[in-house]
Amino acid sequence: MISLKHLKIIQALHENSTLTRAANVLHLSQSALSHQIRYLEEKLGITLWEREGRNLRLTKAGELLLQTAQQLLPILEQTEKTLKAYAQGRQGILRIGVECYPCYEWLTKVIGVFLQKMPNVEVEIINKFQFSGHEGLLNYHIDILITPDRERKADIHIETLAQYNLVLLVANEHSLAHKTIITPKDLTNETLLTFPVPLERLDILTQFLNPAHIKPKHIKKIESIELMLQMTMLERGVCILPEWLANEFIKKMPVKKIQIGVEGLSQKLFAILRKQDREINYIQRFVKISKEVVNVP
Amino acid sequence: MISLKHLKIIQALHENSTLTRAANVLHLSQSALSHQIRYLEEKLGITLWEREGRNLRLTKAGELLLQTAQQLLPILEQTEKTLKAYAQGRQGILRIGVECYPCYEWLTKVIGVFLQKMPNVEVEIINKFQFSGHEGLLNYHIDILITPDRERKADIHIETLAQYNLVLLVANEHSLAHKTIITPKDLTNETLLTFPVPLERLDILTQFLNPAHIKPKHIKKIESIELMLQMTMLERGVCILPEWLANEFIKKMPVKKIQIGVEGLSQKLFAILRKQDREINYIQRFVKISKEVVNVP
DNA sequence: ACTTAATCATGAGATATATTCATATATGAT
DNA sequence: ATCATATATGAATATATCTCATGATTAAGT
Repeated sequence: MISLKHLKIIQALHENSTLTRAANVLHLSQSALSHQIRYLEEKLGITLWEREGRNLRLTKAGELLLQTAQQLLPILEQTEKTLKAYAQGRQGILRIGVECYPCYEWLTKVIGVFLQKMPNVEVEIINKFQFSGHEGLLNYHIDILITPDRERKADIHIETLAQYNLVLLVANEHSLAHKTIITPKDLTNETLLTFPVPLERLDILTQFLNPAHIKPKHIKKIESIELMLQMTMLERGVCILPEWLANEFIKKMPVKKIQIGVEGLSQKLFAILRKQDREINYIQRFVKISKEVVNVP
Repeated sequence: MISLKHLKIIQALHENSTLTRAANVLHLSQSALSHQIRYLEEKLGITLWEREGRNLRLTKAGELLLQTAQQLLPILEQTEKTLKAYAQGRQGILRIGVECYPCYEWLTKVIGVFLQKMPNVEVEIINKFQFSGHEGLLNYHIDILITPDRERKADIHIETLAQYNLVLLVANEHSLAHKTIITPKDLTNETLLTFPVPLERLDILTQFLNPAHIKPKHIKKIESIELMLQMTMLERGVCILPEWLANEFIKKMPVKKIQIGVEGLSQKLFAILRKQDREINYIQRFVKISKEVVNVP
């Protein structure tokens, strides 16, 4: 009766608003979708969409079906991907979600070694989430989440992957450049360049500046790390990076790293996974390899 | 590519061992199934079954698909049932799992009032579980579990429905009949009639006899509550029942209830549900009505 | 009010997919 | 070797699904 095709249609219709657009996305004719939803409504004996002018709006029953679709389709998709990976002689497919910019940089450093050591596992990296990374994990959109946020929730398993210091990067000519350690006060008149994430997720604020009740003059959000470094170099601001990442830029650009506070500002990266996946061979190996490879000073 | 039909086939095949029998269950010809699994294997480019003589055995890939089927099909089935209920003008369908004999008796007492007060909700009662009731809940085989076991797990919500004393029932002529309170020692030479559940789930043992390091002479498992009462009456043993249930039998049979221990032996019944279902109107009403109706002394 | 562009709906015919029937092939037990 | 019981397969049939062409409805612009 209800088939996966119907679930896909209801989902596509929800995401694309109109039958016509949904049909395009699904590579079908508008007519086909129209027939299908009519068939489904007829079979179920219930209206799933209210016709509102030239729009369709889901009824309560339709919402239920949509919810089911959103629950089932990602699971099936993962299974299909894994089977496809099997078919190619691989062990499976590992979808890694990254939830922060350093995570992404870190992953690019690890991934080479990883792919080499595990040629039998296909890897997919996902950094856009419909909701949160944690939701994505539980809804089977990803299998592993790399994040600095240690979420203690049920049915998930947490592994610590790395711990390192965050450092301040400034241009060599910058007035702070002679310092070896900065205090919160030093940043009062600085423009802080950050990645575009909510402020409460910036450790430099929550762990360092906020406790001292100090705000930087400006906080400027920048998408790309290269651009951020350019602006730092040109003294348009200062930025905070993991030390291992900072070390690379110091080599090739006129910038200097400075320790943050007397104790340093440390950050951890965690790998979060579904508890039931702990036993999966390639997931265990991913965690193991990750810990070994990332030997960040 | 993979369709629900395939998932149903793989599941039926697993449950019925042979293609032929699975085909019967699905009301299809053996040929149809054979074609379908061939098609699926061809499309996926991977063997799902090993042909072992005249049996089929799932490969690792097949196991994965089976697992997916077992995860998805119950969810879809529940959605279909709910939609069907909607179609009949009902609010939904509520599948109640009962995990103990008193639970079942209790439910039969409540269900009348419940159906009357909620004519718009269809009810289904399930007392056989593939695994545990808790699993059944998380796998969408049931929506509410009635149980005396308070399981504190993630993503489930617990409501206390009732609290009452367990009492000992003996024949009027029984040597213990004159007592108002029994001690563990009193049961040393008795045959204890119980429902067929694992011993560790019997409160009379775990809460009363075990702590005193006393065992009854025999423990005899009996399926039906009527038979249990018959045997009690004929002095073939004694049994433990909820007081509210015992009260009914006392009225019509020559049996007597006796308090267990100085403090009495109390038991609670809980309703367990998935957290995300808490808001559903008819589930809230079920819990509310249950608490009101069951006014067990 | 008329026009236009965009939407969904529908019927008929074409295509694709699934099922059955009849039969072949393979296996294990006796 | 024979028989009972499996699965596999090819061809014919039945069913389901899609597209095409077109109609009907609606919202917005003139």
